[in-house]
Amino acid sequence: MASLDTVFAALSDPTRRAILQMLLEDDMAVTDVAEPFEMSLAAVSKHLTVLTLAGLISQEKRGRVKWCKLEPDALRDASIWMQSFGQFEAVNLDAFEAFLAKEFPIHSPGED
Amino acid sequence: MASLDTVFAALSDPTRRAILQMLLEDDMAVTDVAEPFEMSLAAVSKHLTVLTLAGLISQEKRGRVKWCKLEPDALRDASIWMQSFGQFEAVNLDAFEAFLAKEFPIHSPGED
DNA sequence: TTGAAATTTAACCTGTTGGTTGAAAGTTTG
DNA sequence: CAAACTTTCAACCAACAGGTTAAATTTCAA
Repeated sequence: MASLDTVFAALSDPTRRAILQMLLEDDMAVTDVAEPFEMSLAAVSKHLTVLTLAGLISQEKRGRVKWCKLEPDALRDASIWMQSFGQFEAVNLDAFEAFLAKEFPIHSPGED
Repeated sequence: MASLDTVFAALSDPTRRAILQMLLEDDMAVTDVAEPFEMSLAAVSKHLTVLTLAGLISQEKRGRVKWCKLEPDALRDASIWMQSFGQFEAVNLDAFEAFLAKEFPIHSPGED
């Protein structure tokens, strides 16, 4: 499983995000992925490697063509990490306060 | 407004993600942010600059102490971008802000 | 079989990142 | 004032990122 490090790093480049958007529509060959970009095929090939290592796409070679396919599951970890900012801590702190209130009623938060 | 590039790049480093997690609990001075990390204060200071440029935190100097504060709004664009892939929910910022207001009412940094 | 197509590899260049150390700057405190 | 504290700045370094071009590899097609 790719790390959060590699997923976020892969997402930090605009070319790679554009590639992911393109792959939302359909699987594509490397040459077709590269077509709209003003950079060499080799550069796009490198971007595709980065996306693959991050688990955001997969590549399957059929004949001389390598098909690129979106793997949106890899976004889940990153998304969950962001979600945890809003919700995980709230749950934990609420549970902790409830625990304190139950175990130490006199010193429970909000009573002093 | 910080770009998606800078937000994702800022999130791609584990030290910086850990710092954001720490700031969930409370605003902190630079020295205190640096304390758990096995690197120089200058290195942590640089990480805080990266987070600030990404808009993920803000820094306010009071006296000789610079207080670091989480700015979760910056996650919104990144979250929306991910949401465009259709399968993930955006961070619930309203819930997050309500949580912060409840957990840290009119909190003055450095009071403890 | 010859050649063209699809893609990667290799070598290279330049700019950035993440770390270091030591000095500097601004702020409090004795 | 002088010393201590908090933070950044400056210079430096190794490693990496993102791009290039040219050559190599594999596969298809005439």
